[in-house]
Amino acid sequence: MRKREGNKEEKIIAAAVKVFARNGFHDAKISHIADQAGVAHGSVYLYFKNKQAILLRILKDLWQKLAGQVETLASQTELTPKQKIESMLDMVFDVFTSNPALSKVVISEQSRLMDKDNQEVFRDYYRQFSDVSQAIFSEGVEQGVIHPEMNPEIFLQFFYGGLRYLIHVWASGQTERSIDEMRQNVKYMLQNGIFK
Amino acid sequence: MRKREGNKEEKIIAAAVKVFARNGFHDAKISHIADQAGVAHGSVYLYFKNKQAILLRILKDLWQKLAGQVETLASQTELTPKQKIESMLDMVFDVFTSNPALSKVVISEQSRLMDKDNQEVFRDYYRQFSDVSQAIFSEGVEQGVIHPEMNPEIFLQFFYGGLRYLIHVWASGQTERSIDEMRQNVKYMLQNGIFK
Amino acid sequence: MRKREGNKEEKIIAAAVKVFARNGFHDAKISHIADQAGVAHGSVYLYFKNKQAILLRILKDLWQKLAGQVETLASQTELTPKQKIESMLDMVFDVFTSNPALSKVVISEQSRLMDKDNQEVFRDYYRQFSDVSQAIFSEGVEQGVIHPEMNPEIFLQFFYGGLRYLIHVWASGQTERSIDEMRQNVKYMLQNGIFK
Amino acid sequence: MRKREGNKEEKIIAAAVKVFARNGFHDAKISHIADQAGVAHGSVYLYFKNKQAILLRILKDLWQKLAGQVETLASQTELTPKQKIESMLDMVFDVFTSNPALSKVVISEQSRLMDKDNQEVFRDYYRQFSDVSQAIFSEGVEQGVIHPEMNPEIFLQFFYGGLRYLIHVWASGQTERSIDEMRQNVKYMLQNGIFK
DNA sequence: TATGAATGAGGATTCATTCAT
DNA sequence: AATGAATGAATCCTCATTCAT
Repeated sequence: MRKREGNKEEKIIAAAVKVFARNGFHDAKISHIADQAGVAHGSVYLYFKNKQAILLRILKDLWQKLAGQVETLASQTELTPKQKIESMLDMVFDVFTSNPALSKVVISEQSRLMDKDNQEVFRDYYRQFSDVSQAIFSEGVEQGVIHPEMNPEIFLQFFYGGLRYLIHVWASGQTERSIDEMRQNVKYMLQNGIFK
Repeated sequence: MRKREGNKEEKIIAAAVKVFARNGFHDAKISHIADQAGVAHGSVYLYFKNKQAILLRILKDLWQKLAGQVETLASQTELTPKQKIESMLDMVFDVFTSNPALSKVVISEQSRLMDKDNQEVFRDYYRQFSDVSQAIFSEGVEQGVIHPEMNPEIFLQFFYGGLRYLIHVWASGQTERSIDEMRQNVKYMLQNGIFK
Repeated sequence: MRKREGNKEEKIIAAAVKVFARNGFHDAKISHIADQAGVAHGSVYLYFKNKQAILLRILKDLWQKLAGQVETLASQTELTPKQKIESMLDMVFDVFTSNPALSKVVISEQSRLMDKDNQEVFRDYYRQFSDVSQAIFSEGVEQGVIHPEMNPEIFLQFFYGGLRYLIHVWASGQTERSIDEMRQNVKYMLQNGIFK
Repeated sequence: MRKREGNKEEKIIAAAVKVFARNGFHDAKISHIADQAGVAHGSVYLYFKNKQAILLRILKDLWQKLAGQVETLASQTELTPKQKIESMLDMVFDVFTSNPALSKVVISEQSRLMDKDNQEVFRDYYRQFSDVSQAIFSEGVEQGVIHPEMNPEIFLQFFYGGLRYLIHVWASGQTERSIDEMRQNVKYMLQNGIFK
């Protein structure tokens, strides 16, 4: 038999991230993804049931990774809540900025999928990520280092939505600001608010 | 594509917002929009060049309105920068929460369009909205009421991204939090940061 | 609006009979059917859900017609059972020989459909045709003009299978025999058997 | 496409009969046939040129066998024509009822192939079977034991078509009648016709 | 001989858009 | 202005067949 040549699956995923980022899910053609991955388009279907399965897999991999990282972070007893939150911010920045195309896919495609189908696996990981993040925040409230007026759920969604958008703007080349400036500004704001 | 007294045109726009919000742009069928609007599907093309033109129009109307409102706000010399910023927040909240379907369309569809085509009119209004918002912020920095460490562009994108996401989560029924809680929390955070 | 031009539905059905007869259902391309019918291939889907629906419709029309005819025949009280059976034979001959392509479709495609899907409407008409035919036969047995050793169900299936095949051979041009010879021979055999 | 000791080849043929009978030729997947046969799907192509070659081979084997049997029968000088015809009937019944799946394949797939391609080997055997059968019949006519009004070709096609269909109905489980009842009824009809 | 990964031709179907009325 | 019948471009996906091992 023919040997499995390297990691076609990974190649297809990487290609799909690029093509989804460039054209959006619906305008991404399987044939483009296959070309980009250097495989025949029929081969895509050896690894994925259909086009949507590729997108779902991309999101699953992402949130599984982030859920794992935030879980690890949460269990670091030597860190203060504040340190944890700042690390969380760094973590999200790092993951998305290390793969700008991926961040574009997430912001452009995830919200529709969240609405549509409650069954998808990536939601579980996304949920896990959210829950653990909130737990970190709640810990901070309990220990009296975070203003108790802030609701953890609201804060995290705001925070996550803001980050996502910032990174998306950066990944799309719509700004002159650097990632580091963004990172510093967000941290500063968390510390001080914006008003003197 | 002829114009008329505008009644049908408005119906089509309103119908499209609903259908785009429910199914996403690509899965929205012209026939569904026409049904929802109570017109023949051929009639849609009397008012709009094609399907994308409807979406573009929806976004243009939105940003034109918001740009106008923020412009008015900016010129209110009797308000302090802080009051202006809080009013801006209220303004965005009010517009989106008064039409949840519209907010879902914006978050799900706008980012792809921003990438694709620099020619579209809605971008100009969006840009105007951004510029004026930043000007308000800069004014605050100049008058010494906002920490000068904060970059206006970054702040506004973060702020706007966070708001958008918060409202989208609310519009999709993914949270128990109320809009008012969200509004209070965001204002509180702008004032104090999150850390004591 | 554009007026419905004539009877596209009938044109498509007639075209499909030809193409199914020539190539078989699976090798029949929708585009060929559409060409043959003189319509755009997309138009086929205005009238039929999918390719199989066309085949099902063809069979339904056929058996509905035959069921109606045999029903009428059965109720003709002035005819003897023998006359009815001979008329039934003529009826089947006439229907199939008036549309040879149709008879090829029936023999080539119906058996697979009978296996596959019990829900299809054409089966009901086929069943009705069978039941009424058997009733005519049973009447003959009761009145003592048909040998009681013959089981109505078996006879009719044999008889119908034989006819079908004869007509198919004729429709495919595989024989020199004429339809009339066939008709005479079958009638003769029903009367006398084959052995002296 | 190499040959070997024939074990796998037979397995593939047997598997194909089952799968063709269950799904029909076009819906039968090579991979299902290979699974059913317990070989890798690539191996099928060591024994057969392509999917159609398997079907052709099945039909060839069948008609070769039946042609051989009817040839043997024809040469039995100690039998009367009537005995020969009844034996022929038994022969056909026995072959098909010993392999119901095969009989389904024949009735569902053969007619299309007969139309399509005159080159195929199975046709030669089928033709031989028909010719010899007709010869037996003609012998009966010559010897004055069969009504001379009956045309041998027509009779045999009718007869064969009727048998085929009867067996198919039985093989598909569409009747309560037993094979033996069918056999008796057909013999009775050949002897007496149906009318008193 | 045997395997099963890889290929890519091929076609059913959808639906935005057009256009005759 | 309005309608909806008609069109046909466009693409996902299947699966028979090939071929490297």
